[in-house]
Amino acid sequence: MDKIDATELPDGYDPRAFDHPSVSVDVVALTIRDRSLQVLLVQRSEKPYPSYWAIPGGFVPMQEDLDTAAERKLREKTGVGEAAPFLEQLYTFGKVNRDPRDRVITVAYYALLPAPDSGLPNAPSLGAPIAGANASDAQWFDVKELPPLAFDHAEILQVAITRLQGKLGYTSVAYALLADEFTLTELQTVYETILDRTLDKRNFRKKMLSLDILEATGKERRLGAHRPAQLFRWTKREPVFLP
Amino acid sequence: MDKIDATELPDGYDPRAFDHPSVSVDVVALTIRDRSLQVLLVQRSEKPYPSYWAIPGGFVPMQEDLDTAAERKLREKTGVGEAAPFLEQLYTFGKVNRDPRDRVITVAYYALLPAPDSGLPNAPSLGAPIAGANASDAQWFDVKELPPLAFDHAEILQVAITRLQGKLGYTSVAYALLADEFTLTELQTVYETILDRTLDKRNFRKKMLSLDILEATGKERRLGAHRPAQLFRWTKREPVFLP
DNA sequence: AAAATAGTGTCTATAAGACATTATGTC
DNA sequence: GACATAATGTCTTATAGACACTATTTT
Repeated sequence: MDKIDATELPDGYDPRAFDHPSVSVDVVALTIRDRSLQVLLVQRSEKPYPSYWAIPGGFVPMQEDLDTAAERKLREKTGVGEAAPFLEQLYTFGKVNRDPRDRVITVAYYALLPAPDSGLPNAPSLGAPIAGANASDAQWFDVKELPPLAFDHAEILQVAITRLQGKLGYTSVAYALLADEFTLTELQTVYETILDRTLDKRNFRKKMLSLDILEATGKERRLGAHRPAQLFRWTKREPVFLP
Repeated sequence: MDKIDATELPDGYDPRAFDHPSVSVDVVALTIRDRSLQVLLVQRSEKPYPSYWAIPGGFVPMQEDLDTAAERKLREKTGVGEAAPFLEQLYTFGKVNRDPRDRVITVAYYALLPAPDSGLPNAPSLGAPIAGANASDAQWFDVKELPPLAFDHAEILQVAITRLQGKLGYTSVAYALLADEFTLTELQTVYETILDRTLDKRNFRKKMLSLDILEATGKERRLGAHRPAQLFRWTKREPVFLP
């Protein structure tokens, strides 16, 4: 690119006239499986932090929007279907030395994915994680049993979890972690797993059903030697602010 | 900077090997004056958007943390004293064409400043806004009476206001918009101005005094031909989550 | 005493939380 | 009928909101 007239630039800087930081996006992909909150990590094959696990990410190309870059990364690493996943910007991490080699500012996103196929009817198909160029492996981890993470990725993950815990309280984000149809017990499990505490079943159901965000499908799920559960769906498949 | 070995870089990119975006910080500085929420804007003297008003900002130098860059910008533009101002990251705006010349990703922050000197005792001294290199003027504007803004700055400002409105509901951020000592009426004015609606005086006081975030100083403020008001201070000068 | 702002209490409605038993299906 | 999960209601306490008058100071 040609150097351009510095006087045309805001506040007297010519962004091409001197070195400036690189920008990456990192995507914290979360899902719930087996009553645990799981995060998708990739194992690094290169320095720095070789063999460490890391949140998947990559540099932002000149001609790609931030949001688009994050969504592309997410799709590259997960077999997430064509439906629009829940993907939201989290925070931008920009300490000078967060990458030991170079100045890299990373815009972190977090994604919520429905629980991968558990053999249940209605379970969404979430493909296996996909290792990439400089990642030798990709794998889901219980956030309570993490390996050491590269860079400041432990901090990024913690911010994502805290954000999710907060949002659960005043929005219907939980929709993104469930299949289209689900039982109230499954919904309660989502809340309990993320908040890391048990909830009273009667109060939970009373509350959820009073909010006009769920509707019964009329169908039920029969699984074992016990009473079948009603299946519900969301009235809106998008996050909604709750009263 | 020397080109470095691409294999040392995450996910196979060498950030120096190709053009990449510039990064700026923009700081939405807000204060309350005369029952209006005011934002600090600078008038551009250069293209693009010459003579348009804009949120103050600048490029992030290689050797400066994001937070530090934002705080420096804030101090450059305002006469904010040595005390730590409320300054928090807001959101990162990264659409490819948000700057017509070049790819600029901006990390937006918002700052809350105590009301500038109104002649009252205890009023903090907030110096006059300071125009900078490529800004011919700097001025506080009522957010309800804005001139056309450069770039996507109207959107950035709207995100800041929405964030502030939300935070007011579940934290004690209001502390940052008042002097050390203040009356309950002043505090109520902060809430009413930001939320853009009136609140019931009795309910407001009852709520605030029940939260254990305020303490009476014992002093009072006498201003006109009417009963003087008690002065309060915050028990903690930092944002606190409310029940 | 007029003017102006500070300061106060009750009642109602709604929401949150504690708590235990019955219902319905499979095997 | 044994087993396993689904489903349900009451009471208590805390919170939010509507609502109007008295208190204190200066001029």
